[in-house]
This record gives sequence, structure tokens and C-alpha cells, in this order.
Amino acid sequence: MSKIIRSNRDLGAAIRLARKQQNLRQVDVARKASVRQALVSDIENGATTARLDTVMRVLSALDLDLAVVPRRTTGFDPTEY
Amino acid sequence: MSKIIRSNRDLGAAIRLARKQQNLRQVDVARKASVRQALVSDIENGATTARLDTVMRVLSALDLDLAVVPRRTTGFDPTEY
DNA sequence: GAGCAATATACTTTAAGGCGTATTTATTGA
DNA sequence: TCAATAAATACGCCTTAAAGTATATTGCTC
Repeated sequence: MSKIIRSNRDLGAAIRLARKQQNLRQVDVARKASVRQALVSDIENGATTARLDTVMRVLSALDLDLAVVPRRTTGFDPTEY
Repeated sequence: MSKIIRSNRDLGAAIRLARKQQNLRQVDVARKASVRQALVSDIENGATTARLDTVMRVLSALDLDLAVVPRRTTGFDPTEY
């Protein structure tokens, strides 16, 4: 299971989902990633275009990784609409 | 085929590889992504911690996507390839 | 080794990410 | 209902990604 990220909103949604699934609070993720709770909030709400290293640290705190994958043009893509 | 990105160097390597495979110059990718050639150079060399939106634009110029994937600590998984 | 194309550096300016801290606004549970 | 907890906003400050532009370097091919 992997989520394609094409916007900061996509990222926020993926992060929030993963966090909820692990029953963690924003402040927990923040501490693990060495960032502020407010930043986790901003990222989850797609309110900021975070830096790559920040994104990776937050994902890491959730046991997630970032990956580069070939773009698939086949099939319906809901993110386009 | 997907590449796990855990550092700006990982990203740079992935981008350079994809660019070479498509026989594109840095300036071509830069124009497609609406960034400077110098920035593509910096990113490929891991010299900068780019912003998420910048990364996505550059990847998009190479027909690549960013994805969030569950972390696999068990190293190499042959079933994936 | 000349000459050209591609990549790497340089410099200044601008925009914005991220911090610390604090407070406000939901959300939830007893 | 009303505390307690979690999430969202606020503000001043500092840092830095990225811009535009220019130049220096490297790499190639003849």
C-alpha cells in the first residue's frame, strides 16, 4: 500500500491518516521528528510547503518512507479533479 | 521499480539517473519544472534540502511521482522485484 | 588542444519555512 | 455541563530555498 503525493494536501492527508491509525497525537509525532506541534498541524492541513528534510523526519516518526516511483498514467486518477 | 528516499543525496541520485535515462539536460528538466538549471544541479548533487513542491515539480518533469510507503526495515525484499 | 556544450559556482535579493512561545479554538470524556 | 486534552492560530525572529543573472569549470568531440 502506497500513496502517491502530488501536492502538500496529499501529503497532509497521508500523514494524518497514518498518525490516526497509530493513535498518536500531533505532539507525539512532533517530538519524534524534532519539530513543533504547530508544524505538524500545518503540514497535515496542507497549509505549508514543507522542506524535504522536514517531511522525511515526520514520515520517519510514523514509520513511513518517501519513494520515487514511475508515474502511472493508466486508469482514473482522482487527484486530477 | 521504486527508490526509497531518505536523504537529499538519495533524491539527487534518483533524479540524475532518471534524467540520464531520458537523455535530458539539466536545463531541459529545469524549464519543464519552472526552476533554474542551477537548482537542478544543486539538487542532483544533494547540495540543498529542497522544498517539497520543488521536488514534486522536478520529478514531474521526469515523469516520476513521489509516494509515501510503509517503511521496511527488513532490508531487501525479493518479492517486490 | 581548440572550441563548444553541459554542468557547477557565485552574488544579491526576495519569499517563506521553521523556531519558541503563547493563546485560542475545537474535541472528548467523566 | 464543564474540565481536560488535543489541535489550530498568532507573532516576532532567524534562517535559507529559490530567483535572476553571470561566470567559471568540466567534459566531449573533432
